[in-house]
Amino acid sequence: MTKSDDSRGPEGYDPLQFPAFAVTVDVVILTMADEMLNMLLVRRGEAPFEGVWAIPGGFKRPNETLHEAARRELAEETGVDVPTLLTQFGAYGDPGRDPRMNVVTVAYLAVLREVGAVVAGTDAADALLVPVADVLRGKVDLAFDHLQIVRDAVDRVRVELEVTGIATAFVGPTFTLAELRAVYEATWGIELDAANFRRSVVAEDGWVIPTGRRTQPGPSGGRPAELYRAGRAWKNGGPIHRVKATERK
Amino acid sequence: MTKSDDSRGPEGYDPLQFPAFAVTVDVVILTMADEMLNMLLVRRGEAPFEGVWAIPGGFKRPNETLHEAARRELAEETGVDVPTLLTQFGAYGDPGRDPRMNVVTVAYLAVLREVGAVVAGTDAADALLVPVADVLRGKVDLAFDHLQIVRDAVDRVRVELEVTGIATAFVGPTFTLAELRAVYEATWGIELDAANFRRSVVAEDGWVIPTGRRTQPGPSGGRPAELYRAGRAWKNGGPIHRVKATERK
DNA sequence: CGAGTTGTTGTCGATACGACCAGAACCGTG
DNA sequence: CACGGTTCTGGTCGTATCGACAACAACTCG
Repeated sequence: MTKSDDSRGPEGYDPLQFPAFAVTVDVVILTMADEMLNMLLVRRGEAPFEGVWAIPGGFKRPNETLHEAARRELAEETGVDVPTLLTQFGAYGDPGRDPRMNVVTVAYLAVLREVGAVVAGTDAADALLVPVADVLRGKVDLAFDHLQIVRDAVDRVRVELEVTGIATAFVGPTFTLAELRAVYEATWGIELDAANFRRSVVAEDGWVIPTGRRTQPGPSGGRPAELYRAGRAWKNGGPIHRVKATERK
Repeated sequence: MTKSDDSRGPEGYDPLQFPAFAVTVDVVILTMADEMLNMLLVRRGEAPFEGVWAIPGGFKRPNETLHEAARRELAEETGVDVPTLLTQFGAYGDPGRDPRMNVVTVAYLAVLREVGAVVAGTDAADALLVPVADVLRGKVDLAFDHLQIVRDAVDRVRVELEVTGIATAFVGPTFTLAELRAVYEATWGIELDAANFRRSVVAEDGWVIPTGRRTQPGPSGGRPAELYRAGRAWKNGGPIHRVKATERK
């Protein structure tokens, strides 16, 4: 708001005769699958862009907050009502981004542990779990300016991964360090030394908490890994920091 | 937008009968003054919150982008039309945040080199350059939810300072390393060793470029400092990184 | 010309971190 | 049961970084 008196806008502008906008909330839903960063898309059922893939979203209602609207849209789309993470990361309001009317959308980033069941429950033709890399590479056409929104979301999650405790949001309530490491590797597109990763993570007191239990090894054998659960979120940045481009030999 | 067909909202909802919102753009204008982080406030000239200090802002127009709206508001308020930095950092849409109507505001962060002249040009009663710390401490009452917006802006600038090349946006086109260091010290509320700071900054090739010229020392004497100008913005984060809480002895 | 002030260079020690190797714990199969 | 394959965990080592601090340089003012 904040209409200061010397910025009244067009001549004779009456603050109560404001230009009307539709406000929507779009949610980029990320999850790990096949060791890759994946995202959820839905097929639009109506014009414009009917039949085109898009990010889930919808109109904000007057009596709910933006965050509540995002949570509602997420729940309607996936059935998940307590996401492990839901962060606002941008607003988009270019004129003409929606051919019908003036729409400003507020974009949220959601991180889920599991969406497989969700997608299975929906009509397969209307929901799609696709690697983020494919979307960025343009293998899937998206409605509106959603490609830009996805790009911004990925940028955001990469930073968030370094600055906050977002990594544990991707894995289950109990997890191995290899799973956690895979989150970093997939998101940043790098490889991390398993031994060094372990040291960095367990060194930070309370970042991960050993449960004492261990996994049963996979079909290919190997030493069973210890199971951890997430500790309290980290204070000044996560324990793992990105490195420029140390190509392993 | 992105109205997916299974998230239609209220019963019998017609997508074209969307709930109408006013969309505004608010700009948190930051600058350095007296070795402190300062911000610009304006006094509201009309209800609600008439006479209360607030962040500059105003309605978005249908045919401009959000960024253009922010730039326009900034120019109307300060006369500066090419800010050294203007970044969107949040959207606020809680119901009731504006008692009159449903308003969603998109908040921008602007960094300027100089606002002294700007404030002097305005009616002193209507514009105020105040230390950010005072605002956060509650010494100035702000309209709407602007205190929260300011808090978020400060959080953002602190992160931005570490991740991007934002520091040079605070100083003039040519500056001494002491001035640049003061930006970090004021924003993070810490002290940095001048010698180490210099090394870190000049080590990064192209981060600052020596002009060969030097300042004339202040009234208290001292060796004159070299003058630098900003190089290209940095790729993977600025050269200076925050440290937990190393209280100097 | 000294005292005071500020900017620049030098050095040193601690720490963090990446690379790499060795061992431990499990699998399958012969 | 031995053995190779696989995965996880712990150890070592060298380097790069960075903070602390001392020394020196360049200037003003009295």
